[in-house]
Amino acid sequence: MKKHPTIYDIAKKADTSTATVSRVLSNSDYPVRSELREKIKKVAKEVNYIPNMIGRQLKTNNSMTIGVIIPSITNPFYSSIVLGIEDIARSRGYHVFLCNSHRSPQLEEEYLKTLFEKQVKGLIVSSISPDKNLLGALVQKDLNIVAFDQTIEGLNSSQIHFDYRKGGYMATEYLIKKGHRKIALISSPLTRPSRISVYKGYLNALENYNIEIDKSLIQIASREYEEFERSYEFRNGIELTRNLLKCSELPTAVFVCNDMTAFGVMNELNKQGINVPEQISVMGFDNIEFSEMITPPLTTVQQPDYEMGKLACNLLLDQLDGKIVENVDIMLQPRIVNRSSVLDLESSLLKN
Amino acid sequence: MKKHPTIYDIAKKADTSTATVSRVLSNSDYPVRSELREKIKKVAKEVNYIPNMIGRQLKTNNSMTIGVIIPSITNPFYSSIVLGIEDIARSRGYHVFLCNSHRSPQLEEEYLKTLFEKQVKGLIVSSISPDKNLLGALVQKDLNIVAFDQTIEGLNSSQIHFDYRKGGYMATEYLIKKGHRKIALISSPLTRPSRISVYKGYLNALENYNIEIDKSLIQIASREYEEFERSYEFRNGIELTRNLLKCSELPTAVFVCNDMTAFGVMNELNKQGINVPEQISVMGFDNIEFSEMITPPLTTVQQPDYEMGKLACNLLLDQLDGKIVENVDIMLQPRIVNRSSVLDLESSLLKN
DNA sequence: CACCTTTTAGTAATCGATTTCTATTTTTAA
DNA sequence: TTAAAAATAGAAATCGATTACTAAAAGGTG
Repeated sequence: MKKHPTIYDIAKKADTSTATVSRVLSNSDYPVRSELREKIKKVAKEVNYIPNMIGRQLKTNNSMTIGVIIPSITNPFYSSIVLGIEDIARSRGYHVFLCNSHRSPQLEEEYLKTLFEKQVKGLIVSSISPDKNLLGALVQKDLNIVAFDQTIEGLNSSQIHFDYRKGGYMATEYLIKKGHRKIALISSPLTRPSRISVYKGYLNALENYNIEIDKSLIQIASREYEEFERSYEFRNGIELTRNLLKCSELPTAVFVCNDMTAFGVMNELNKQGINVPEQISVMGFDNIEFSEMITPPLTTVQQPDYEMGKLACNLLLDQLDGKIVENVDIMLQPRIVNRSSVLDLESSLLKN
Repeated sequence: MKKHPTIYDIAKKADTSTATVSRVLSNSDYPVRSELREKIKKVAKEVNYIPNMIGRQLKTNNSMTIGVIIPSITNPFYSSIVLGIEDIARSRGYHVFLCNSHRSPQLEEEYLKTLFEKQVKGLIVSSISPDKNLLGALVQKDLNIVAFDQTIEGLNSSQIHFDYRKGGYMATEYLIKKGHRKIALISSPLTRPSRISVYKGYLNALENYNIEIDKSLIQIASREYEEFERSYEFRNGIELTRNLLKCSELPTAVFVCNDMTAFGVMNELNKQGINVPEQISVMGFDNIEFSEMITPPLTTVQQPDYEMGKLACNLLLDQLDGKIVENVDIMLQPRIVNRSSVLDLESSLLKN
């Protein structure tokens, strides 16, 4: 275990005090004779000095560090968000502790606790825990929190919402306007507010256009996500599609609650020899990076993941820097991304 | 700015000293009367004490933190690795600083410096910088480093290699054994040792099976990756496929240097009405999570990303914990993942 | 020139823990 | 019964920085 030079070593070598060394090396505007200033810098460079931020942190009580808690970094939606967060954090001098909760409330709580111990100044969280007490307690303790992805009722923090209901509505309306009437829904379990909202949007749109709701066309996963399970959404899509195809009358379109699941749907349809979009149209939700890469490229609802990450981080750091005092609630709007997985029944009818 | 209770507050309340409080609360095996021990614990719970790790770190010089530097977390190969790293780190009590270098040597250097300032105990790095001096200097300064993905010549650290040459060889050989003779290669620029190795593997296999090398079938990107650019590989695949298709005679198979690029290749082939694998077979490299999700599912070479992350982290922490003293070099072996994007010319010939 | 202000730099306290000493008290062994 | 060993706990030093305070020197003003 080697010992690194400290400001004490530099002070000794430059024949001055630690106070002055600190002033010079931490770019304080406290006046120091330029001659001495240069001498200290020279010595610092000579001994290859690298400041120990732990020492500084203890005194200044500013770790310049934030924590990010997400379900899993391998989900491209979250990895884009994390990239956005990290890009902003770096540009503003902050570092990021990354935490994958694997959708486990226990893990999430453990992380919350250790992040707090490590003196993070702020938190960006996609919370899964039904128990908001811990998160609330942290807010009490003067920890700035920005919640995203999942709305947390009654939490005194800034939140970034996405209009999931509207997204679900727009997606369904889009299919309706393309002439579809038999529109199936494939969804992950309705265990989260966001998913329930998407589902509601689907129902609202059907109602609004006077289309009868056919329960046999609605496939919602019952199997819960297992911690540490990978490719859950994809397999879900496959499974639910199989179920759906068992119903006698095929739908002309399927609205899938997220793109990863939509990949599973398309995979299974393809396996069963059903063409997308000729026989069944597929509409996704999220617009992850891969959605444009598959064949056919997926028509979907855009959730601005990378931008959301940047927004969340800027918001948090603005609060930390005191630029914003009040909590902020931001509602992001969905946008349809038009690609090739949805067939326009109207125009294809005209051709015939 | 609220002030949190410290061991000093607890000592006062429990009518004892900070030394004893510290002994009790940090689970030291220093003997403390069980009566007093309980009293301290009770008081700590009462005031809702949460230890300040910065204070501990300063004294013990152990941050229980490691840094991870990768090009970009949105690349599924790296996100899987990071997940593996983080899962192990957490289970062993460590936290992870995540850093996206965006393949910028400047950013990488900046991160290296700030991570060191933040007193990380170890580093897991996929280095991009051609200048190994800084990394080397950090090794000098008693920082444990595990390098992966990119071999770093002459760096005194543990390294996790992947046998890229063999992977390239196996992929090409696989295509040859399926009866292919006109095998194209599509690759990102040969600016990294790993890519050069894959390329060599391709050439070696052709030579070994006495197949003449046709330069018109070899498409290597000239355009460099731009920092912060997204979906680079995908677009590269599209572009290079267009170039390839300009050569008069179509190949029967394409070997693509990574799966993301292969997605671009398949996308462009599809757009041009060329069926995969009936008209052209596509072989990938990496086996990212999405490779099984596209149509047709991609036959590819497995790089064990998640396992690699776990391995790298366990290796690093074993070194930090003193379980391993010597540097370790691990060479991971490629494995062919057989899916549906490659046609067996032999057996399909038999059918005709 | 005397007084006040500004500049400059060092001393020492401080942040919140851990840990080395030192000093009791209790237990064990002879 | 007494000396040595073990158990117990507090005082104070320490980790590496920052910063409040103090103080000397330099500069300005009437």
